[in-house]
Amino acid sequence: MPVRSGIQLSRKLGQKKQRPLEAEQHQSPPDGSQTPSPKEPRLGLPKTLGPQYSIYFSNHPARLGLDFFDQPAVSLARAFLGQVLVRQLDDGTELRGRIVETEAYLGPEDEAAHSRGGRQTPRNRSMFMTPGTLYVYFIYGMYFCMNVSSQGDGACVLLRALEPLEGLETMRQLRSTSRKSNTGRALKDRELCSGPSKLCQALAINKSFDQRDLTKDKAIWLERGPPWPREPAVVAAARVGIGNAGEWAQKPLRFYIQGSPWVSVVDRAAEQNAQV
DNA sequence: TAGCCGATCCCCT
DNA sequence: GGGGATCGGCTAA
Repeated sequence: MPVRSGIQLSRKLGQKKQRPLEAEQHQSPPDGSQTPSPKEPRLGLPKTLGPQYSIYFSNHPARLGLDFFDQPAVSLARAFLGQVLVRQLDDGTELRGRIVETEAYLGPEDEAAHSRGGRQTPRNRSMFMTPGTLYVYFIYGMYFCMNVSSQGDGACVLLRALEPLEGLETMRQLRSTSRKSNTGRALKDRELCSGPSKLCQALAINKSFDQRDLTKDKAIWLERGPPWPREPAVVAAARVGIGNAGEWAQKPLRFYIQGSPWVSVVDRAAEQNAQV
């Protein structure tokens, strides 16, 4: 049982975010096997990166709670690296991927954020909700991107790439049926989740996931990743696809695991300054 | 392998 | 009415 509510903790920490709507919509993606492919390189088992599991608001023993998500966007973007995103399909199939790349969007002052200038619209309402709320939006007429609300109004973290761990064949099916042209070529493991919209396709995440709460939802949650065998270097690089955001386009607000083959875009120049 | 560019439609102004 | 936190096919080197 929770010992304190999300609102209570949010107030305690000085936040003003709103409670997310309970989204009970679920979709019915196709099923597939969960056989992991041994062909792609792996970084090895990750190690614990922070505090222990939160049992607050949890219906799953390993699920991370509000105490994890309630931190500023930059530190949350870093904290996400190594954690495992879990998607449970309607038939019970669980898809797992370790987060290897994120981007921080800081809120009203961030010219590249949808919440720039304090803009709050029906589309980006979830950016202003309780930390841990999903902000899923539709882009370029055919893709979705998934963010997680962080501490601070209008601030969030974009999930850009995962290392697929479990349910790879299901992910491959979901990705294949989503692609605009079907050449029949089987996608390589590296192509499953190496981009913000790719991972949404691979995990069957669409607009119905907007405003869901990662600390409570039955179909998606975050788990503490297992320890890294060796502390990885984290690269801080400019965000991707930010064209007209002035100085904000160059700020090092994208974070990824150096050397990971699962990252979407590698920035060699930024890697010169990689830090642990 | 890198760079270019079209697809496609919701959402904001 | 126009832009966009992307993706993937095609072409050139």
